[in-house]
Amino acid sequence: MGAYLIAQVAEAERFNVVKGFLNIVVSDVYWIHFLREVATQPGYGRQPSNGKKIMVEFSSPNTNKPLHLGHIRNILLGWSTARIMDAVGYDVINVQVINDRGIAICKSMLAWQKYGNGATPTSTTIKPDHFVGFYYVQFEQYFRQEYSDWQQTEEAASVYKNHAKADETATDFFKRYKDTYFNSYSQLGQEARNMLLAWEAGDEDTVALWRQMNNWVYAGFDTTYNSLGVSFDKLYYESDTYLLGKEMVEKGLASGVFYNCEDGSVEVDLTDAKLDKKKILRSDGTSLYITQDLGTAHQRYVDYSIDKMVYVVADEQNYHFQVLFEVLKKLGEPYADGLYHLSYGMVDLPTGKMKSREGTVVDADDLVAEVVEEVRMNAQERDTLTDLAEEDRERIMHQVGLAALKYYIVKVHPKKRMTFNPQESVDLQGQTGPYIQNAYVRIQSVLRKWDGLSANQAIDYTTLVPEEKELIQLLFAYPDAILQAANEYDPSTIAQFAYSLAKTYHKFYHEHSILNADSNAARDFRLMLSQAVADSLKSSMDMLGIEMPERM
RNA sequence: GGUCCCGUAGCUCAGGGGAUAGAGCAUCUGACUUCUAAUCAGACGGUCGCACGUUCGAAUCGUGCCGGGAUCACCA
Repeated sequence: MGAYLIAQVAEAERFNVVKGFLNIVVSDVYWIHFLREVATQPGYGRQPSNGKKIMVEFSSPNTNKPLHLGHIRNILLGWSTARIMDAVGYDVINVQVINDRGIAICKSMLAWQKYGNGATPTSTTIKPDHFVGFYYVQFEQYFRQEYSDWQQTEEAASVYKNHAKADETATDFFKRYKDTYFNSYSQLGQEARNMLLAWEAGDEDTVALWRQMNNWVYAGFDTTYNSLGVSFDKLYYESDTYLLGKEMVEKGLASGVFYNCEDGSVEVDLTDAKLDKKKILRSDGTSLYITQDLGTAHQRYVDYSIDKMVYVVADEQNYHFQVLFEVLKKLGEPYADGLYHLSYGMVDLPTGKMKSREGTVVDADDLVAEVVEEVRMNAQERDTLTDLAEEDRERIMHQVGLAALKYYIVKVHPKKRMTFNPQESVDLQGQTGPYIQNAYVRIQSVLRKWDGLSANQAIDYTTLVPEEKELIQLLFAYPDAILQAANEYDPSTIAQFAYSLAKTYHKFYHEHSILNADSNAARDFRLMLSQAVADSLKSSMDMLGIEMPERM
């Protein structure tokens, strides 16, 4: 076979047989030709439009507190999945669901009303989403105080006596009993629930307060999204969608997919799909989480006639999405086969789980500030940016800092639970975002220094050094890497690719001179190669939502 | 208990039927009068959780265990 291929195929140069493997060596001429094609092709690696629409839902925060590290993983996965889908030809619509209603925001509202004394983000110069989050924490603190006071009362003593398990300590019991206390005895709980009822009844003052608090939060979110470089095409508000889904229930009942229970609730039987029975509507006729999601899915199809939809949601909701997708399939929704739950693992800290109640949550804005600060300190030890204007320097430090943070998170396979080590996240060396940026910056620096004629003699270059060949082979593999990332909904594939390309370039750069190459042919060829590598580095990092500075 | 995800070097992670299992960090050694050293080269580091099976061939596929996590509401 080897001999035949060498004789018949021009690109096959020679072969060898090792341990039962037939290796065909492809000629340098083939790779050089290939590079020339790549170099002259704008948007190399991307696929042409496939005429299909895909919606990507990500972030989807609650409006009672600022974004945190968990949201950052979600946002980065969502954004880069959207960019990847765009690269393989989809028309992409980015959306988020704003969970702007419910008991949580009422807690913030109530605390602000009771303890705020009319303070505003402006009067306190606190970032508005943090301002609202502060009152959420305030609520929890006052509630905890109220609860611990209550535990000293005779009422509490009798509750403990009647409801505690055998040999359960008072401490353990009251820890477990907290939610019941909130709903049954708590004064603050009562007030918060009254507020929710008033909101649902459309009470003017309550709605006005609600709108005020939410607008503060949105202003804060905008700042954070902006600094992360992400944006959305459409926002769905839960306050608009939480009553949706009734039509879907009607449809399901009419088609026999759903059935009524004796108490008036509606159910679906998914045991044939290895799932369980699931309530779709309460006995009082009101909606559930799943009802809402059914309605929202349908609404999105009405809005955009999408072919596919990706939900970027943490893996704790795997079961919910299995159920949701199965129900949509049974209902015969036209997009039902294009649904995907991009399920990702939780982010842990080296000290353990993040828990908002215990105050171990890493705030998104703090994180961005810290990583940029790390870059600033690092930059002070160099003098590469000193000749730049303040504004440009700041922009670059922000780009480098965010590259470190984003790459650190997105390089990990989504399904894996990950440990976020704050020290490692600000690393600027090794397998990091800045390392990849640095390869790009080196290329830009060379290209800037090259003031020769554009007409090049690269065509006379005929024999590749190993690093050149390796770079071209990586470029060759790039389109497949993108397709794989899209098929598997896995941005980490792109992150790994970009690192390989940067690493190989750094090695090439170190071993071989470009502008002082042995011949004009080699010089021009390497300039062309460098440009092609820079283009692919930039476009792959763009798919991860990471910007490339021209200098650093 | 049922279902799903994860387990690879001290740590963080790639690789998901094919050759001698790879990176980074950490530790140690070298390389800047030379296109930016946020770089490069080298050393050290492995029972791919365990067992059985499928296969010419298993980190990779199957089954069963072990360990970690999630989930099984008329909450969201």
